[in-house]
Amino acid sequence: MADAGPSWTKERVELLKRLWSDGRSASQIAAEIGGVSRNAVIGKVHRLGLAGRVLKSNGAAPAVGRRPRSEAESAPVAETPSVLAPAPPALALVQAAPPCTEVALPESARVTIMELREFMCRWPMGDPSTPDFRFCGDRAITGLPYCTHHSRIAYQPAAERKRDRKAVGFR
DNA sequence: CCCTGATTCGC
DNA sequence: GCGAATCAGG
Repeated sequence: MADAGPSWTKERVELLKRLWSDGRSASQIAAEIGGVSRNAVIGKVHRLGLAGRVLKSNGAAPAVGRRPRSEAESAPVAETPSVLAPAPPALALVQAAPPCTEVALPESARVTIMELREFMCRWPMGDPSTPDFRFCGDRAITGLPYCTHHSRIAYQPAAERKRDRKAVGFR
């Protein structure tokens, strides 16, 4: 009479309810309960009618998560290219790059778009149309797309920007 | 890339 | 009822 597996027993469901209402994420709950995946937790939460809890500031989607499984529902809607465009005020100037040596990049950090992470500086370096185009990749300020150095350049006051425009080098 | 929850559907 | 696969968004 071996148990067929730790299904959703009373205890597990109660623990699930407690952790979920406590604000724990599905993956955390799954790891804590053990034996279940995060999808299992979410699925159970929905079946229990606990979904749509009050969230504060997590990365959860509000209520738009449905996906058309049948082709009858899927419409030939043009997909958004989901382009990540830093488009800093300096991007236009990058194309009109000054005659500085292109290899004058700081060896501190240069990353490709795939290597870019959320905490990395998105300051463009080099020609975007060139394969050797990189981003700064240095430690970005939390909540900002740039590191401290490039944040100063990007968020200069208009007056100051005008004054130091030619002094700005794109390294 | 990481992460989050939402939904569908075969089992 | 269950949950992997998938989808949608941050």
